[in-house]
Formats: sequence, C-alpha cells, structure tokens
Amino acid sequence: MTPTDAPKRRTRTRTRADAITIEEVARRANVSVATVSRALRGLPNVAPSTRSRVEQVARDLSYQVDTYASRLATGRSDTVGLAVPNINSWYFAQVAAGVEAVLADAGMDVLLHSVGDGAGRARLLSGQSPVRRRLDGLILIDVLLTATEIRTLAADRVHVVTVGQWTEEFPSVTVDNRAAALAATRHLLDLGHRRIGLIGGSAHTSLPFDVPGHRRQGYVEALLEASLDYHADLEANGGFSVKGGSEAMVHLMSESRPPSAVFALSDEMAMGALQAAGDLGLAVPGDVSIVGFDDHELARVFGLTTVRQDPEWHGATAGRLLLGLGDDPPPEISHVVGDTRLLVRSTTAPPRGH
Amino acid sequence: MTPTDAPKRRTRTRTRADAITIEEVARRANVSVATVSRALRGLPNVAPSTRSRVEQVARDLSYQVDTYASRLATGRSDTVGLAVPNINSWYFAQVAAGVEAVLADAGMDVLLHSVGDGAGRARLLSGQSPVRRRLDGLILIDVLLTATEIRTLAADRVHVVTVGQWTEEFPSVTVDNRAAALAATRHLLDLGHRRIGLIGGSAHTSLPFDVPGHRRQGYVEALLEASLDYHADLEANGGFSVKGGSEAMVHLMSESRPPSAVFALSDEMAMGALQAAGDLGLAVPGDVSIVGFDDHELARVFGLTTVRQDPEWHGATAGRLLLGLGDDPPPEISHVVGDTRLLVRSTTAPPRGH
DNA sequence: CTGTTAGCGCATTCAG
DNA sequence: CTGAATGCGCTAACAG
Repeated sequence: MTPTDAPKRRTRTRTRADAITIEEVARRANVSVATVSRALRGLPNVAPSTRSRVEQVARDLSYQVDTYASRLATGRSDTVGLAVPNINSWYFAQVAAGVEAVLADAGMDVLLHSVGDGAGRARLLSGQSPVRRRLDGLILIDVLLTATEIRTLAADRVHVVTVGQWTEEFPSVTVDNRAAALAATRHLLDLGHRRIGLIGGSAHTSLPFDVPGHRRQGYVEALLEASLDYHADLEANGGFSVKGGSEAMVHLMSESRPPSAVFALSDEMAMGALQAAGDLGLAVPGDVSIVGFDDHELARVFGLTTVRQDPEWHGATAGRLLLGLGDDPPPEISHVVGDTRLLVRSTTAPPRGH
Repeated sequence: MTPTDAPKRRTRTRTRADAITIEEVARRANVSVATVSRALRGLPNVAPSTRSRVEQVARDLSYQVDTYASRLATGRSDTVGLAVPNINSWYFAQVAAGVEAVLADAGMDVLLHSVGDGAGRARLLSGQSPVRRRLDGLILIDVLLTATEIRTLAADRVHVVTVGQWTEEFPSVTVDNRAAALAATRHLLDLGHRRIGLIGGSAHTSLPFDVPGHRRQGYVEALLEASLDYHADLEANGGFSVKGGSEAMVHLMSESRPPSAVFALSDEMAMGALQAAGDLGLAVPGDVSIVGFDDHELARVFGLTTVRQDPEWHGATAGRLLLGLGDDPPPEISHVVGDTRLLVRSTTAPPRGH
C-alpha cells in the first residue's frame, strides 16, 4: 500500500501485451502471492473467506496463470506429445480423436507431432530433442521404437504409452493382429480360395514385429495351415493408402496367374483395390474377393468384408493409461489388448467355378 | 574451476531427472552463460572460435534449451494452437496435416485442440483461457468466431488465422462455397431435376455465414435461378457425418414426394446417402442422383460427382500465413481463396423419364 | 492460516 | 567480444 518501493518495475522489453500476473491479484486481494497461488490451486491451508476473495479478484481480472512460469517452477508441463506417422489417415485420426478427448478432459495439452518422414521422427526421438524436453508424457501411435530409443526414453522422466507396439518397458494398447489376419485369411480359404494375394505395408520396415508384420504373419500361417506356400509374387505394397492399394491391386491382377482373392492390410487399401477392380472390369466378389482391415466408417457402404477394430477406443485407452502413470504408487505396466472381429459382408464369395 | 563458491546448489525438489543446463555448458566451455546463449542462438558478437567451442560442448552434453525457461524470459513460445471441431473427420484431418507439415518445418510446435463440444471451445476462447496464454499463434479451422471473440483475440498478442471464416481482422483461407454450391446445384438442374434435396449441416448454427450456410445459399440461389422455390421438407440435417448423411437420406426419400436428386454438403454425408439409397433399394443415379462436396479420397471410388477442393493445401496455406504474421513490418491481412471445381462422375444423371 | 524468500533456466541490458 | 547482474511469473520450503 505504502508507496515505499513502488517504482520497482522496470519492464524492459514489454513482450506481453499486458498480462496481469499473480502479483497483481495478490495486491488487489490484499494477500501475498503465495496465498494466491495456494488459493487458486485449491490447496489446503487457506481460510475459506480468503480463498473466495482471491478467486473473486482473479475472476474480475480474468487472471490466467502463465503456464510457462509455472512449468519452470514445478517441473511439470501438463502437456503430452502425440506422435503419429501422419494425421490424415483414417486410423490415426481416429486414435488421435480418442487420445485428445481423454487428455483434454484431464486438462492436459496435446502436442501433435507427425513423424512420417525421418526428419520429424528424429526431431522427436533423437538425443537432442527440444520437444521431448517439454513433455510430461508421450503417446506413440505405430511409431515403432528401437531398443536404443526405448532405453533412452525409459531413462528419461517422460511417461510413455505405445499403441501398436508391445514393449516390456511401457504400457501399451494393441490388438492381436496375427490372430485377426489369420481369421481373415482362413475365411478366404474356407470359401475355397487357393491363390490369395496380399496388399501390405511399407517395404522398408526396419523392425520385424510391426503391425503390418504381424498381420502378414497371420496370413502366412493361415496359408501354411491349408498346406499352401507363400508366394512372393502374390504380395504387393500398397503403402496403407487408397491410391497405393489401387496400384497394388492392378499389379497383382495383371500377373499371369492372378489371385482369386486379396487380403488388404487396411480398409483404405482395400477400397483402393475395389476401385482398381472396377477399373479393370473385374466383378467383386464374382471375379475376385477382397478383405480389408479396420472397419473404416465407409467399409459398410462398400459392403467390404473386413476385420473390425475400434481405433478411437485405442486412443482413449492409451490416454487413460498415460494419466494413470502419474499416480503416486506407479501402477504396474499394463498391456491392453483391444478386440477384433471378422465382419463378413459382400466382397467375399467362393471363387469362380467352386 | 576453483571451488570458490561451489556448494551453492541447494536443489530442493529435484524435479527433472538430470537435465543439463546452460550453466553446465558455460562451465565446461569456460565462458559465461550469456556467451553460451548468444553462441547457440547464432547471434553476432561471438568470436568464431568461442562459438564453435561452445557448440561442441553443447553437442557433447546433448544440451537442449528448456523451452519453458526460454519462453518465460522472452515472451515467445513458438507454439501455435490448432483448433478444429474434431480431428477424425476427413476434411479436418487433411487440413491439420497441411498445417502441421508447414509449422513443424518452421520449428513450431502444434497444440491440437478439439472444440467439438462447447466445453473445449470455451476452454480455448473464453476470457480466462490458460491455453491461449501459452500460444504465439492460433489457427482456427471452421471454428467460427463471434464479434466479441474477434475483438478479444485481436486485442491479444496472439496471431490468428482462420480457415473457413472470413473476418476483417485476421488473415484467412476460404473457398467460394456459395459459388461452388451454385455450380453443383446447377449441374443437377441442367440435368433436368426439379426436386432437389439438400443434406446439410448442424441445425444449431449460431452464425449465419458459416460454411454450410454459404453452401446452402448457393443451393437456394440456383433454385431461384430456375424459378423453383425452396422447400423446407427437401432439406435434412446430416451432421457432416457418414451416419448422419445416411439417416438424412432415408428421411428425404421416405417422404410422399421424394427428391429425384440430392446435394450433400460434404462427401462423407454423400457417401452415407449412397449407402442409404442402396439399403432402400434405390439405384444411383437411376432412381436418384447424388452430388457431394470435398472430393474425398474415396469419392472417386464411388464415382461420386462432387466439388473438388484441396484441404491439405488450405492447411498449409494457413500455416504459411501464420508464419508470415511474425515478420517485422507486419504484412497486410491477406485473404486467400482456394480453388473449387465441379467433378462430374457417375452418381448424377437425368431424372427418370427425362 | 499467511507472508518471506529463494530459486526454476534462460535472455538481456550494461559495463568492461 | 565477453561477463556480471537482473528479472520473466510462479511454486515451494520455512518461518511466523
């Protein structure tokens, strides 16, 4: 109150427009900044009357804490990174929606990070990652970690949850891709198909046990069960995109002995394949059967036989796992396995002349 | 080096695991923290030899600046908020991808914010928005601002760019939705249709000039041009989702005098309508023609006649506009208008008996 | 229950 | 060209 040491402010650069601070609130409420801090954060040891007065003043001034200052003082940032190969692919967008909903509810901020190209990935996971340093948590969607990266992250203070990769160190959300692909392929086999094509993922996979890898494994197993051999010429890379799926299909069907059925490792590729079949003048399932994976919201429109899974739930679950990691007795690392179910619709049928 | 005042550290809570600081780098490089700061940020007035030595040490220790401390000192955060109604809808995911790519390239962080429900929206735009305070920029995708919100944001220090809304205050990226919808409807009219249904957006739109509003306006204008009246019973709300589009279609087609053609304001709704038509046993375009809007990647697979636009480009452009806003002589507010083009495919044809 | 006092890690005048 | 000092806004002991 007394203008004792009033002219203390020397505001140098005047970066922020105005931005009222905790000090301002304290002054107007006639309390110390410490009390304001306690009151506003709902900490104990604050007289009810004091608290409400502080809250009132804060509201009047529409005071908002500077998260950066807070972060600097506490060490927590309440923001988690969400890493996806890309955000404009159906599956990842669904997962992201699930994650965002849960985390936003918990008052966490979500930093979106596409790691499609190697650059983005490096920026996030390399030793000198400036972004990682500002995160309390990290959710990785199909961004596969190498052993080294796992070690680095585990040594770090950041909480991590993976979706699509199982590791010993971090909680995860996965589905049994092998079993699901096995079921999908068996369905084709049961129908009588003997030449079954595979439209798969990226060729340059560095890690053996990624999602497409597991699905492929299920496919091969089903073949073996039926005493069939795997033929490399029945496999094509569709890059998990509609366009890629379409091109892969054209490739497969223009071989000397084309398959009578095709298993695409994602619905988007399957729909691309559907398109290619149409362009090629092939009837589905008359000339060729097609199975997808995902149960994309448009799969039903196409009558696409596919493996259903629930990516939004995967994301929400991953978000919850991450939040749980903050509990005081740290929970044990849990690995959630989501459901999958074969949905037989109308793009599959027995092969011609069967 | 000399242990003069060495035991100065009193590390209270030991929040961060270890996290080497600028001070550590300074010590090892035998310079002051000020010099390290200058050297690492490429500022002038640093001897080349000193700079390289500092850089070397920083690299060895894999030092990374603490963004929060930096932010507190400078006032800039290098992070921009990306607000979307939801992230798991095709259009928004595409825009987000475009935004993310451009901003990540520029070293900016992207904070994802879904404002689907009112809560998320309030959290971002209300007076006491803790998130807004930590942003240098804000990109709003179809998140329409009221006059009050515009004023608040303009008074703020944050740079904003809108996509899908034109305002005087902020740069924007839009398309001429009215003209595009006019063209789409004219196409149907030219084909001979006289009863044209509309599958539109959310019923509870508070603002008149939103995206669905403009498209609807183009539709009505086309009708008037052809001396036709607008009939409320020819309009149904599809909520911009596949499912909603499907339901809206069922609703429209089960009326006493169903339309012979339908214009859906998004491809996702159009595809839902396609599905419904199939369920209802209606042939497309035999019994009913359908036009969409977007040119969703699957539109071609369905042979869907639609209005093409390029959402990823919209996002990238918005990102670039935002980055430009940081230039010293602030650029004048630019309003970019993206292209649209009617793509006639196979879901439209003259009405029966025409 | 409340105020005082140190920092959190970095950027930045202002002297040298 | 470089270093010492100060403050960004807030939280966290530690005394009262």
